Amino acid sequence: MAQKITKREQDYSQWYLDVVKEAKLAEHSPVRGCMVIRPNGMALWENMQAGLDGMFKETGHENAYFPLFIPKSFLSKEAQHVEGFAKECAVITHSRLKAVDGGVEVDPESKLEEELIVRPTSETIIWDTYRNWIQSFRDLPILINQWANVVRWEMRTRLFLRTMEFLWQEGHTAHATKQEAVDETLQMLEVYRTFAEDYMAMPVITGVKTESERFAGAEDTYCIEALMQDGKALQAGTSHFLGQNFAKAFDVKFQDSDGDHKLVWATSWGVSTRLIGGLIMTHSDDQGLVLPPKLAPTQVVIVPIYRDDEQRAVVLEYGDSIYNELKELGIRVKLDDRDNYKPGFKFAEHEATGIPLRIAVGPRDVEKGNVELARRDTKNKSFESREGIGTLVQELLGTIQNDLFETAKKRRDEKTSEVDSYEEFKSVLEEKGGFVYAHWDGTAETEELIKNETKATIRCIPLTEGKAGKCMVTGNPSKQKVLFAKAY
RNA sequence: CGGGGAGUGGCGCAGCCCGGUAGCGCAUCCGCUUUGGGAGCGGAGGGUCGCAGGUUCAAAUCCUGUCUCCCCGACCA
Repeated sequence: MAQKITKREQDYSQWYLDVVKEAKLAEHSPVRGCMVIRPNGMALWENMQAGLDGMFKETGHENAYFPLFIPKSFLSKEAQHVEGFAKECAVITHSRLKAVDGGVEVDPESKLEEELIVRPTSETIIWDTYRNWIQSFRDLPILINQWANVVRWEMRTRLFLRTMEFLWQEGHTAHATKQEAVDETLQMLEVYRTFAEDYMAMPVITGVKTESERFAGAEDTYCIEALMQDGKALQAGTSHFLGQNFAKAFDVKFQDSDGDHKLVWATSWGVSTRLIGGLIMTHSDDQGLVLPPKLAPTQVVIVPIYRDDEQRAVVLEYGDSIYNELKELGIRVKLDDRDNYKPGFKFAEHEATGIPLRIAVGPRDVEKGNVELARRDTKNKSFESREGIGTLVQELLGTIQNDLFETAKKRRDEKTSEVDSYEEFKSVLEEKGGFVYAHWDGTAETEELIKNETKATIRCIPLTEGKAGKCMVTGNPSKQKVLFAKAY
């Protein structure tokens, strides 16, 4: 049997690329650092979008769309923000080409008076717009989300995890009070946690970023951090309390019920196609992609097995009846009736693409009134009665969803350590990797030192209360242990 | 952006050192036999050798430039 996917233990990076390729999720494009998202990958993203979008709507948000281009001057209005993004912006300087013997070149006559920036994020153009929308406290809050593409000029890219152009959603809200904005920030963090755990079956730690890891322009950046199978952390989503920074920069004020003019409080929050990278590295194995049923574009595939046309007809009819029964129940099911591939090939292919459940039916099953059920996650096979298969499949999809989460959580917990000394910290990182909780004195200097010496960064200061102690490096007081890891 | 590796039919590779006009496996198409874990045999189609210059009677092969991808670092979601 041809093994097309590199083993994880052999080369984790190559394994990741092989899974993306064999699952037909995405491929490299002719443009450096940009990917082509293939139908399988897009269908997965669409399911993720649907789940998140529903949760945004439930929490009172509406979708809108703002331009891809941002006038250069907008970006320079918030000092921290500019500094954070200046180095990775694509700049549009000209508006047209002209034909020259067989080719084209930039028409120097078309130079723009003010350059346009391809959005790396949309705070600036959105806040410039909000200024016009907000006069009174009655206009608040504004709770808007947009689904969009953004561009960040990255030097080193990896499919889904870091690409120059990526798809994401960015929520931008405006509030009358600080408390309301803080509540919103935390509410959306909780939405992300729920989505990661309930839909993606990916356990996450919620926390606050340190100053050095904070979003440019934010007062506080909250995040969800997941741990991948290779022991490296992945920042999977962020929710920012922006204070009044953008309100000040874009002069967004409202008249409150007390008659005073006040600056608006802001939040922004986002998750991107990077989540797909996280999903892959959380569940997948050496056979390929493993998907949680809630997000899998196809949840069940039926593979017919037969020898001749006569058997084919019988088996297909049988398979078709199962297909209809599952479809009636709202299960995303496919009947793989392709005649040019053998069952073994189909099995391997459906495993590589991560379909959670496979039903194989052959003449023997038709005769006995059976089906063969195979789970993608455990590779467990069993024979089940055709009777009541719909309910069984429905239950099993739920079981798989739960088991994936439990397995991932167990793996995460096994790779999570707690240390008291810097020596211990270094040896744990070296030998085991993963998440490491340790005391830190709260200074950027110590954080920097640890990063330089061990390559581990503070992923977050967990929201759960911890005990006070002494910094493992300096011995200075520490309020609680913080979460360290090497990160993607 | 620094270091290393690589670009040759759709995919994976050989050929390059030592220039002589491109080959293998898989995939594709046709036919027959097959079908409970990546089928077999026979036949067929498909390549400006990443791109641009240069050297030469002659370049996949030698020289220069350039683009892209992969791995490792620095930076970041």
